[in-house]
Amino acid sequence: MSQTTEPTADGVPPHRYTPALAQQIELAWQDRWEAEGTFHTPNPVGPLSEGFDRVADRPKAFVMDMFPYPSGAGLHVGHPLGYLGTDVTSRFLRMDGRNVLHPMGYDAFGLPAEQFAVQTGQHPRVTTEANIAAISAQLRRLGVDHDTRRTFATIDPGYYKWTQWIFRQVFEAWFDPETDRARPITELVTELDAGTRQPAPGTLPEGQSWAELSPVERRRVVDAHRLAYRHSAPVNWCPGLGTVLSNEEVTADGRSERGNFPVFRRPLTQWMMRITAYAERLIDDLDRLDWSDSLKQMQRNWIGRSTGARVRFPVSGETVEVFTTRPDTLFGATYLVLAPEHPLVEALTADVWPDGADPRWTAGAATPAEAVEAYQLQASRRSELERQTEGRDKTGVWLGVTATNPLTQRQLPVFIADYVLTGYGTGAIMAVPGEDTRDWEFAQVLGLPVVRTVQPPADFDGGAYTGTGPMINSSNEQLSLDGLDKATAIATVTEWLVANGCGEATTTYKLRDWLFSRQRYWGEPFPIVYDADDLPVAVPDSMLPVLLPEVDDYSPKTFADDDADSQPEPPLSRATEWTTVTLDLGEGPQEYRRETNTMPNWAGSCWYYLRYTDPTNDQQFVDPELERYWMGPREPGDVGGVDLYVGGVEHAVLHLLYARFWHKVLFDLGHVSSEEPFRRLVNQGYISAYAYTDSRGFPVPAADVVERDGQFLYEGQPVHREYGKMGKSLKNVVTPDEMIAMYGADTFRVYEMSTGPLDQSRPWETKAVVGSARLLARIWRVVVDEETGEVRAGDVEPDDDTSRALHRAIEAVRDGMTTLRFNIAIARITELTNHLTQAFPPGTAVPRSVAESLVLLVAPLAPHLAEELWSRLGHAGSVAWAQFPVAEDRWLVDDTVEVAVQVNGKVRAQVAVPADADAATLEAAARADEKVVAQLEGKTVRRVIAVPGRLVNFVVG
RNA sequence: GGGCAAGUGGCGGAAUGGCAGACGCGCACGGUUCAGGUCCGUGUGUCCGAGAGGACGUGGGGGUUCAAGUCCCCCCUUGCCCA
Repeated sequence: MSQTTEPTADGVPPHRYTPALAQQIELAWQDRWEAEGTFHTPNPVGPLSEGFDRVADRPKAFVMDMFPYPSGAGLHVGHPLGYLGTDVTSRFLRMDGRNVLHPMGYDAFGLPAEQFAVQTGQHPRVTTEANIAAISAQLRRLGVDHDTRRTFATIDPGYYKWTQWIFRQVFEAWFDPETDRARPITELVTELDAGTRQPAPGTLPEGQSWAELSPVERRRVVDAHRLAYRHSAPVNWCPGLGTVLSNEEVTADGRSERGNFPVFRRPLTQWMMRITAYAERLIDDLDRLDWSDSLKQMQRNWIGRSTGARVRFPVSGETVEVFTTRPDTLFGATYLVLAPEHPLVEALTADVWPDGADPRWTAGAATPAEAVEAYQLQASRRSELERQTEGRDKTGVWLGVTATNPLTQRQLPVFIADYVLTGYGTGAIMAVPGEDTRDWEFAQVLGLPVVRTVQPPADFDGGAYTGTGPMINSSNEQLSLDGLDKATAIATVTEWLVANGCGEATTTYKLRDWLFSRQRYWGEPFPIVYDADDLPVAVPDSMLPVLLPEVDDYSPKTFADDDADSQPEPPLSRATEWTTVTLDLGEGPQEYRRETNTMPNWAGSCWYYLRYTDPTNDQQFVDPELERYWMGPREPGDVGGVDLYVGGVEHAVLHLLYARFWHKVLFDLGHVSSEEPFRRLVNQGYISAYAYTDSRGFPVPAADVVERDGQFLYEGQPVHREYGKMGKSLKNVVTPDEMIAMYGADTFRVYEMSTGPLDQSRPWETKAVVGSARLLARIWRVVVDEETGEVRAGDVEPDDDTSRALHRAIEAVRDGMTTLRFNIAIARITELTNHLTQAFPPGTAVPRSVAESLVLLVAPLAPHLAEELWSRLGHAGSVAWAQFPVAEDRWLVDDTVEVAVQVNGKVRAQVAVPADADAATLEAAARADEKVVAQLEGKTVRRVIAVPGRLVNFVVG
């Protein structure tokens, strides 16, 4: 924006694109963008609709990142990779004629700020807001095109008011299995009152009907139907953190994801969300999304659908229902196993051991009841994870009774064993030791019979055979599965079970309901109070937000890591002036007790994308018209959603599953028109870095390591090179600030985008950044004379070679931009630049049309440089709103092409032919080439393949 | 153990089944420069050959095809997810 005219002390031309000039240009344009509101995205209606006329005829594009947690450490060069990917995309789409929404916000509730607050006494809001300010300054300096009017943090009361409102919607809804969707809870009450619907199984008190219940009992029944409900069940209690955790927050070895403290299963009353009701839709709708296959697979695995059958076994007057994924092996079932906690255990247990009871089955107890009691106690001390661990010695005791196999009439002894879990399937299994490893191990320990029903290969000498093969030993008078394959056998036996009333096909899921309450301070308070009956009541919308109260002590009560019997005590429970409140909820002023748990960290990120579309609305969580405009389906059957969502793969199951669940609830209740939140999702790669350790194994500062003759040296001493995540502990952090100071933001942007496709991880290499700086300096030199500062663009027509180079570059750059392979876009821009540097040496005029196109091509990648050159080329408006070049077809094809001539697949010659030459012409031209003649001499040509525009291949014998 | 993804020069990486290694880094040589940790140019897969040229070459093995980095099967290695 300003011309440097200082003389040069060091031989550098006065108007060269140096880092100092880049800095100056970048800061000036960032100020101008802000002053002019260049990146303000107009909404069709409402307070942000100013300027919509300008974009009314454009298709919309909603592009966003997973918003960051504002950590105090700031950003290193790995963080902006995704942010720059969406920035280049949004700038490209704006230039290509879209109305682009590219916002950014902060996911600001969470543990680190709270833990810092506990240590320092500083309110978490203070540190969090300081961190937000620091990160936004870093983002601004990168030159990203966020509409900052739409920026918010999840801790803003104006935002979490609506997080609470959505919780209320979930609380005030139930899932109707008949229509497979959520409905308002009031409709359930109406149907129950009218007798047109029965309460869900297990929700009524034993032996009573809805009509007989008292009002309080009825409320308990209704509460048990809600999508957000309180439930006493074994949950993950983490004494070290003083809070409960969701399954998703517990690692495979039974510790907390944050802090790595031991986690115990304990029955506690907690808020749950009924995500399991949506398991089927969450799996099925993956097929309608533009996500990577691996990511979809992770979600499928997490939800864990397995299809199989429920089979009913009569046992001494009762019926035990088992779930199996292998009903085809029913002929091989030789015993049953119930989870030790199975509700029928007590009723089934025999009074005395039958005569001749196997001592291995009785655990030496005098009676079955004694054995069962001892075993149940032992099992309760084991974690669920421990119980599932393979290879552990199998244990169990007999109940003293037998069940009848409906196919064979064989009597099957019934056991309890801790390898069967209550939470999965029906909590009972039919054991098929011939085809199941765990059943085999159990059968070996207890001396139980094995019947093989799948033919193993001849050389199979193992125990359980879990592979495929034809069915054997599987027939009775009515039914034979022998010889069938697995799928046919499953279908056949399931049909028989249904016909004989012994079972039916069914589907189960591994997914559990979402544990939604935490005993923490720094989270959204629940919009819930408890009345005199100790039942939950939602705080009405008019009283939202329920503000987080000020407290003296932010810490939950924590306990010794291994104190499994400790009780949760949330920090808010100590804010006694806040916890008790008098409200008039329609029955006159009454005293209520507030919920003192807070929502989990994931709540705020479940719907933030919706708020970007209407960030200032204080009447609704989002204006339906704005949701339809930015998120709505494009055609009937389309799921809608954000057009491009970029973020780390670490959120593959947690955030992405929770957000999809909330979105579907909001869809069912009619609050949004889109069925899914994120239409297209891309996981950006990671940037890792080399780290160096000295002879003692300690990391040394990576920046000070030098390479000499393939050896790495630090202060003259050889060091060992390792490769890992960028971080303080490895002393290998590089920050964007350092890179910007060294080269400017544009160079940093181009370098990050040039090292590979967006979804690929790559190592950071500071010394390679200079390549991007050189490219931008060459582009500058094409437009600006380094010596005089004059613009080199002149009114000359480009020659044909230049036109072809330009239009090929345009075509390839567009392709790279739309497929997020910015590296190939940059490679083609480099080729074009190199061509122009050669074709138009300093002192000659560069065709204006070509120079301008080059600037437009690079504008999404290096926006400040492009703005400066665009303005020097005489344009008043921002290049961000200029039209992105469109390739002309006539320049994409050559008049003549070089075609490879192969003999038996090996390239032997090149011939030039007209681009539109047909196969015959190609062959004739190839045969006329002297090298080809020499190759074919004395040989029989058996076949000729000529592909127009590609090659000719002679197959000779 | 199961599932998914990926293995291409010294490095990051290109390549609708059709001339492997685009583009960049690094390196070598040359030029500019008082100087170079500047800039510009040329070269750079491996082996043989002075050269022209030739042979080999995309983790390993097999297959499909006129033609395979690309498609299929088996194996090895690495990464991620789930156990």
